[in-house]
Amino acid sequence: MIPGEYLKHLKRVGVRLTPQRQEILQVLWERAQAGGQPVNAEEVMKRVRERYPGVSLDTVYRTLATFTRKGIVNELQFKDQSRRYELVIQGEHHHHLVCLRCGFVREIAYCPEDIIKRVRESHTDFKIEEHSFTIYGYCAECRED
Amino acid sequence: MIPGEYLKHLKRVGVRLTPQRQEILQVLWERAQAGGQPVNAEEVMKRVRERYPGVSLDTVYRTLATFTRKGIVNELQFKDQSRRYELVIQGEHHHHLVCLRCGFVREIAYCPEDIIKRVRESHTDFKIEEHSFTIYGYCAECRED
DNA sequence: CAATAAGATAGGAATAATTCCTAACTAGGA
DNA sequence: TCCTAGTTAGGAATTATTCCTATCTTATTG
Repeated sequence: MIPGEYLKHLKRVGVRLTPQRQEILQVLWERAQAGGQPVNAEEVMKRVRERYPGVSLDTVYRTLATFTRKGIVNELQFKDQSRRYELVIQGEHHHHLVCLRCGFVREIAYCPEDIIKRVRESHTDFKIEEHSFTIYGYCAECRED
Repeated sequence: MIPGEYLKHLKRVGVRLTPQRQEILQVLWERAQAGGQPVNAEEVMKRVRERYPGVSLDTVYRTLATFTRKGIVNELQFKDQSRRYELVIQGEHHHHLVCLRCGFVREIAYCPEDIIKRVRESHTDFKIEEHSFTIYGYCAECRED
């Protein structure tokens, strides 16, 4: 079951709780529980359709965008051109290690906060909103050597 | 004129110097001189066609990919979905500050090398190849307040 | 300096990812 | 229960990139 905190939050920020949205949230939550591998819209749609066969890809994209704006989902953009999404775990923050061959993602606990702080101080005319830090390479299964 | 170092390098690594490639390189070079704002393939094609009207978009993409593989071009992927490219300046390394509204890019001299080092040491099974670090926000012209 | 083979090109078709459009539906407040 | 602003399905449209293939060219070799 989806933790009520997410539903409560969505309610609070004025997002209607349709069955589609709840199921998408459920899928993201299960993903997070199962290791946190980010998902793309296509995969979310497949999972959601297991229970709501009619759900359209457009709805998935719209919902993921809404969730991202409301701060409960992170939209990730790696070099492979497709967007992936992950549920935001309350107050948690991390970055990613991505395999260039198989696309597998691992989380990195570190964040270059010091640099962001320095940039904020040196570029006062720029209003920083977010940042992304990703390390690419080859995982144990994909590296050749 | 394109600095010979690039041509020499391409020659050395076995890349044929066709007129198209030289013109694409020229366009990237002029861009770097004019402030270093990264370009997408479409823009490169437009510039190249001013002198070589027949050049196809496919050639531009292929050439940019080749240059990237050979290390003289950086392929950037921001949140706006389109790839942008910039000429690599000998031994120089930087990251980016990107406006979420107008897309304007500024360079950041700092790099989270310490974190990369730590990740390299803690994830020895992962072979690190590259990394990207981007800060998003609103530039002076696009911020509201 | 000409022959030639490996590699490159143009142009258009194909693919992939995402967004738009619109008529029909529904959550949730009154 | 009613009503309306917000949401949805489904398919069309758009955008970015890659593929295909017949033709051409670079750069090596004789």
